[in-house]
Amino acid sequence: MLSPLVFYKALADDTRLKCLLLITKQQELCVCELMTALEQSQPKISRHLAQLRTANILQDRRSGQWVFYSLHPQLPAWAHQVLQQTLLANQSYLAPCQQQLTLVSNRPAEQGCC
Amino acid sequence: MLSPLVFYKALADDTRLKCLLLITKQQELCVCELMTALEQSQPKISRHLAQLRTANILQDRRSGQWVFYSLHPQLPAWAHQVLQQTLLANQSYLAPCQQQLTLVSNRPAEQGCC
DNA sequence: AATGAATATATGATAAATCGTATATTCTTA
DNA sequence: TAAGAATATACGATTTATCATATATTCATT
Repeated sequence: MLSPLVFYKALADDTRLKCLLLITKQQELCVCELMTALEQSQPKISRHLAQLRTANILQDRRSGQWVFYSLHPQLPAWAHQVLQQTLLANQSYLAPCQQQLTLVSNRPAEQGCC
Repeated sequence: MLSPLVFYKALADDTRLKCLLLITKQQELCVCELMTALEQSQPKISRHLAQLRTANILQDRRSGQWVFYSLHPQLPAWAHQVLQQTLLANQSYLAPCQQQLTLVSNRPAEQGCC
């Protein structure tokens, strides 16, 4: 069970919020895609994703050398709606990341993205 | 204009989140009501309310010795919906505060609550 | 004008979160 | 099995957030 406080603490960081919103929009993203989208170092992205995984907000799926992250299937409906609404109402916040994402990688990238 | 990051940082604290949800539910509350509802010290409540006011999430209205806080009229619709949904889906998180609120003060308290 | 009640702010101390760097792990390919 | 690519974690340092306490402000009442 996800407490609202834990959930909002997870959203209260620029890196985590952008990762979450990007994943909400794209369904699934791997670590290297998030690195290029946010223009952040690998350990930084990975550390924040680990936090979100530990909180059961994200799930991960390994496919070869890559690890893909998506919203956890048991994420409460209210939390999912919060993410959706935040995404729709704050396009400009995410726009630069979206742009970076389309520029560098050829998504969707089931086999080989980076 | 309220950025999602600033908004979620504001929600990422137990005291502020409870104050915000209580105010969302009750429309308007004064400082002393929030003190008794959360069982927290006056400076602590006041400090957190000041943060929310500075971020334009809450507005304040003085009435005699009391200061009443309510959601800021220019709070974006998406933020308002986030609060509403969080409130509805997390009743048990707020229940103890609600209980304290009904116990001690005789609300609604336009003239004299504490 | 003096007192008390409600609220706000300032200050230094403490706790929590984040970061960069270095290193470990896991998988693929040769 | 050696090497490289993608990802994860450990560690110390730094920044940021929170807190308790003390004090200031504002208003009502006498």
